[in-house]
Amino acid sequence: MHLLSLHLLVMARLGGPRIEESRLASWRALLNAHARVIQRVERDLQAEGLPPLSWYDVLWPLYRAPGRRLRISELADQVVLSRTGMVRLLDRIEAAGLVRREPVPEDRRGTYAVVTGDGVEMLRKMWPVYARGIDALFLAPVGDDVAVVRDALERVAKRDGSSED
Amino acid sequence: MHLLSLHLLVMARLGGPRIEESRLASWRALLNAHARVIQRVERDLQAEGLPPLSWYDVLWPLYRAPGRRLRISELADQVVLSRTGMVRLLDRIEAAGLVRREPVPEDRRGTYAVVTGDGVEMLRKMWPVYARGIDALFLAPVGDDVAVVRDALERVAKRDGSSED
DNA sequence: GAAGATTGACTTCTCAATCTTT
DNA sequence: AAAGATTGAGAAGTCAATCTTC
Repeated sequence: MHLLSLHLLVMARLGGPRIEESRLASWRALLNAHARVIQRVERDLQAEGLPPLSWYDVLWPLYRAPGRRLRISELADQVVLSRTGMVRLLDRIEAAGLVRREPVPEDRRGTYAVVTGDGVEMLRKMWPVYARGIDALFLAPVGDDVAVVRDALERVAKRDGSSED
Repeated sequence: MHLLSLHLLVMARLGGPRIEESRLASWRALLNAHARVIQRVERDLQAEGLPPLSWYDVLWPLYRAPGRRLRISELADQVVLSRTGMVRLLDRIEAAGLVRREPVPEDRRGTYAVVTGDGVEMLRKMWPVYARGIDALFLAPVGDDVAVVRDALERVAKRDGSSED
């Protein structure tokens, strides 16, 4: 599954900081919803002999980028993965012929990852599976609340967090 | 990080099934929100010399269960982890003295995982860190939409999914 | 034979150390 | 010295095979 990621869960008070039960339930729901959809999509991809979502997560930003290329560090920042992890992930995707590495002319320390034609082809095969999952497993049950959910979760995602601690 | 888990991401149309951009954005927001909060909480736990969230995910259900114990399979079902993965996770938690294994009297194939006193103590140390993260990183930005978000995501989490495919 | 738990082999991610270029 | 990429060693997860009990 996904690192995913990776856990459902339950949680507690135990005398520490109190969080009202119904508010805690919303966090639990997010964990469960995430786990369920990801797990299911991964299974569907595997069932069709396609690569895991992590490959999609790499190929798609490359496809969108100018010149169909991004530097390895840029890529690692977009996907939630350490620089080291990205190097290894690219090793595998490159071995499959979906990406190739090219030197960066202006900075000889850097390396571009570039999607190949086969990589774009793979995106075309993976997207329908992914889209079906998003639609049936997530968007359908959310229904008319989609706008509220989007706005709320975008506030969470964009939270700086530097004010805390 | 967490198991996955684990990825942010972006996504595409590429000529396949169309998903309206603003609806797709809600899925993207969920991925980003999940990744951000989990990543941050894991970092906070590590900074305080505490174990990862996966340990919490094991200790808490055990604490709540009658007799402070659950069978290994039951545990694996609650947490998103294969049975094998749970065996290995328990090996580590048991080595740290937070859990012990006991045979199941009625079924000699089975094994209980039981939280120890040290395990409960660890829960007490971990919860404040976790709670702070949930509150500041998730509940605060969600604000008054918490009820709508909870209901929507619970529908996603509870989705059977057997109708699809 | 099937279920529960475990082990072995393999995959994937992370941290620390290394090499090259700035 | 710092930044970008890579490599080695170790941590943690999965699948397939095994062992015991039902």
